[in-house]
Amino acid sequence: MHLHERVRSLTQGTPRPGPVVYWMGRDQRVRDNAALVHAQVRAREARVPLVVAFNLVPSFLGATLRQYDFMLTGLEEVAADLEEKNIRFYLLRGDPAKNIPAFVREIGAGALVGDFEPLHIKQGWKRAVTRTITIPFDEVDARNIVPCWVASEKREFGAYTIRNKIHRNLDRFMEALPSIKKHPHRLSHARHRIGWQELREGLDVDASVAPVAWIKPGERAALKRLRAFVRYGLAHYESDRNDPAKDGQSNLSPYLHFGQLSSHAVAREVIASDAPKEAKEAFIEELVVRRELADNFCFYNRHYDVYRGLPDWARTTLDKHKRDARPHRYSLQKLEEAATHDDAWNAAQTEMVVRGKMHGYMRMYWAKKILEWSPSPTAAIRNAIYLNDKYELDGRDPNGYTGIMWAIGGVHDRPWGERPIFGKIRYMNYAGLKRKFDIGAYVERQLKASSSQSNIR
DNA sequence: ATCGGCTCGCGCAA
DNA sequence: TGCGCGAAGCCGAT
Repeated sequence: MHLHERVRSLTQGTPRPGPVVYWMGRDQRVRDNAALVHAQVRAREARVPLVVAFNLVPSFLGATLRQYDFMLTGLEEVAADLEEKNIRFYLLRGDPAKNIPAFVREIGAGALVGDFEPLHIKQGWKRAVTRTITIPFDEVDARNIVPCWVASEKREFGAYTIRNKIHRNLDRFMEALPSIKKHPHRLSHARHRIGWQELREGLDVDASVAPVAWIKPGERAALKRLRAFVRYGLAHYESDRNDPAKDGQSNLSPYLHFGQLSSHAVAREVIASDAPKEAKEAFIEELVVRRELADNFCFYNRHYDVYRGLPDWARTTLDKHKRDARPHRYSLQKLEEAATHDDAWNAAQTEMVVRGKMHGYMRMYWAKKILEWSPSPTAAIRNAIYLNDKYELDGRDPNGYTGIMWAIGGVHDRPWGERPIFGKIRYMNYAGLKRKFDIGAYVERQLKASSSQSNIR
């Protein structure tokens, strides 16, 4: 068991006798949650109650009702499951930098545990909390199979530089986590009632981006989809995943993003399945190497979502081409309306707006075209992130930032033949889509989906 | 259909 | 120090 390697101390503090508080962040689940396990271990050792607190912020990096609804429905399930384990769940609202220290004081907490998140806004919250509290505060990497700081101590250049570092640690960290046990010590405070429905209805967020009906939020729904994918989809994953005209992807990313599903659970099911070895390897590569590389990029590069964060060679070449003529130029509004001359691009944009999830291959094409049609790479990155974060269920994720930075800025990629606008950034064009896929079928499907209301709840 | 070139930085072997 | 190689690319030559 290597739980201690997943934990790093944000502040040693002075332990007190009170309950252990797990401040739940991006790992919104009860099963396979190393942060929750660590918190319970601490609480059992100290013979004190265990409490989970989630801090809901009134707005978060442009999140819309679609994403808030998905998250809150999942949290409602978490709260009920924790209750059965004798673990109290609190929902706080407002600024976590104020709320968490106040909450810790109010219930007389003895120690604080958080889950690891590389996004700067969340690291900022944790820094502020660390400065205010006096009790110990541990951070646990509950998302990555190989903890981010164990896999590598620096920003990796590409997948090939991190792959070995992950694989040589993989078996060790694949060991199953203990399950959460019924907690022996009960909190004496009065029960905290949460009006989930009122909460959802009272949110002051952009409600024009509606929840979607094709995917059900929550830990149980996530496990169900995982098992269906492993049974029916995994065998064809390698051959079908990159074809936008096929339904070859796992569709697990919304669950993984909100931590309703753990990489551990997914990897375990995939490894145990009898799918062909190649399919399993291809999937594990995506699930583990690529996702954990994205966390590495964001954790070790504070400019993970802006032009400055691109590699030197990429900025040099993009700078050289920044005054190149742009034969097609679209405003953010035209992009958002899917009103370009390119029907495949419009279909991808529509898929994202209607469904909350664009096909993975099209995400690359989509972002590269935004570079081609924008006044500058800076604007391209900004607008791609804006759209991604507004509509995708898995917006605001290290994967999303890294993917956009890969497509527009050559992150984790290599230089390719020089051409206008792109410079040496890898280029993609419509002819490639036509050559490789039945792109007409993809366009057709998105048109149909957008004209029906079946995807809107 | 398939192959090599495009071109930079990193890891690793030597 | 040199060599091999890299997320999905394109393009032209065969």
